[in-house]
Amino acid sequence: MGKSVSKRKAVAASAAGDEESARGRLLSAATHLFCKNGINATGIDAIIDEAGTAKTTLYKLFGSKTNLVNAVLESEGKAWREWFIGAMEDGGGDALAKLKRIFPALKRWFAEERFYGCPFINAVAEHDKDAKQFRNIALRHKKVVLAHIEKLTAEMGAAEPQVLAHQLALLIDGAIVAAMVSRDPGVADTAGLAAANLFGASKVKKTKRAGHPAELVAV
Amino acid sequence: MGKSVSKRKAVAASAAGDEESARGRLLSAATHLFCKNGINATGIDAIIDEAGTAKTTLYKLFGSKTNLVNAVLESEGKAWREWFIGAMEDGGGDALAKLKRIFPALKRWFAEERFYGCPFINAVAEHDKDAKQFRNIALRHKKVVLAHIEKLTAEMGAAEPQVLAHQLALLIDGAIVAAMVSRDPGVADTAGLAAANLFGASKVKKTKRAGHPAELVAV
DNA sequence: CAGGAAACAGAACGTTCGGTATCCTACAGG
DNA sequence: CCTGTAGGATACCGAACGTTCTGTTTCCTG
Repeated sequence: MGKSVSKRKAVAASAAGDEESARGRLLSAATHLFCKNGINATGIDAIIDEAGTAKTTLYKLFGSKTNLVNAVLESEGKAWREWFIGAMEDGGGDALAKLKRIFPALKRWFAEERFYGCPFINAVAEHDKDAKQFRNIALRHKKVVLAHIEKLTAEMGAAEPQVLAHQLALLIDGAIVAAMVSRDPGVADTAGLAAANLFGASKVKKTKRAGHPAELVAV
Repeated sequence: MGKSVSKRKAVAASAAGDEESARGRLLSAATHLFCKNGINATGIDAIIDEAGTAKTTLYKLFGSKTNLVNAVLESEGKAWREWFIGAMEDGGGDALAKLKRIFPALKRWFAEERFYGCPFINAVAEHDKDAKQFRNIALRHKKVVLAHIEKLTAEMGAAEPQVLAHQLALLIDGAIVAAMVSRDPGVADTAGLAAANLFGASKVKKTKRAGHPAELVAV
C-alpha cells in the first residue's frame, strides 16, 4: 500500500507494477484512487485520467472494473506483505527483536502522505457483508501475515504462540483503522506499548510460572 | 448498531427510532442497508422499498441522501454508545469489573445476525480519506467512548489511565474489524485475553514497582 | 515502405443514480 | 361537510455510471 515496492525484480517488464507500461500505470492509478476514495466512489474515467490511458486500453487489459479491482487487491496485497515481512526480518536479531519492529514499521506507514488504511478492510467495509467475495480475499491476506507472526511468536518461546499472534494481529488491525480515522501515526506507539506488555506476559508464563492457565484471565 | 435500543424513552413519538412513523421506518431501513451494503452502494429506491414509504416522504423528511446519512450515523452512534456503556455499567462492581465486561459484550454484538462492523469506520473507509467530514464524526463518537473507558481505567488505579484506555480502544477497534471480516465472534475472547494482560501489567506498575517508565517498552 | 499491433480519443449505449413534480388517498378537527 | 396535512404512487429530470463502439495515431517489424 503506497509502499512503492522499490525496484521489485527488474525482470522482464510485463509484471504488475511496471510504471512504464499502460498496465502498470492503470494498476497504480486504480490502486491510489480505490484506496483514497473507495472502490464504489471511483469511476473508470477518473482511473484512466490519472493513468493517462484510453478506456479501450483498460478494458482490453482487464476486461471489467471487477477484474481490475481484483488485480489491484492482489498486487497491493502482495506488495504490502513483502514490505511488512521485510520490515520485520531485515536487520536480523532474534524473533522477539523482529516482532518489536512491527509497530515502528507501521508508524512509518501511517505517516506516509498516501496512507489510506488497509485496502482489504476498506473493501469489505463498503460491500455486502453477507457476500464472501471480499471477505475471503481479506482473510487470505491476513492469514499469510498471521502465519509469519505466529512463526516468530513460537520461535521466541511464547507460552501460547497462536494466541499471542492473534492478539498482535488485533492490535495491528486496530492501529490501522485508528490511524486511518485519526490520521495520527502515534497510535502505533500505543499499540507497540500494548504489544510489549503482551510479550512480557507471555514470557512470564513460560519461564517463571508453572501452569495455572486460569491466571491468564484472572489478571 | 442493530442493538434495537429496546423501548428507548416511550415519550411522545416523533423521536428517531419510532418504528411506526415513516421517519422511524426510513431511519431503520437506511441504517440496516447502509451498514450491510455500504453507503455508496445503497440507493434511495432500496431504502424506500425496505421502509415501505414513498420517495416523496423521504425527501420531505430528510431533504437529501447526505442528510439521511448523517441522521443515521447520529442516531445509530447514540444508540450504540448507550448500549455499550450500559453493558459495562449494568451489573455494578468496581471499575475493573466494568472494564472486564467490554469484550464479552462485544462478543454478543459480533454474534448478532445483523452485525456489520462499526458504521463509523466503514463510512470513513468508503469515502475520500483526505476529507474531514466522516472522520470528524467518527472521532467524536470514539472520543465519547474513550472518555468513559478512561474514567474507569483511572478509577481502577491504573498507572497510566490514558495509555491503558487507548490500548483498550485499539483492541476494541481491532476486534470489530476482525469480526467484520472473519464473522467469528471468538475474536472478542482473544481481545479480552489481551486486555486482561494489560490490566495486570498496569496494576503491577503501580503496586509493585516504583517507576522506571523505560521498562514499559523494554519488555 | 507495408502491415499490424497497441495505444490513443471520444461518442454513444443502456442503466442507475439522487432528486423533483404532479396527482391521489386517508383522516383529523373545526 | 369542509379542509388541512401526512403520506403514497408514479413519472420524470439531468447526470454519472460501466461498457462498447468507431475511428485515429504511433511505432515496431518484415
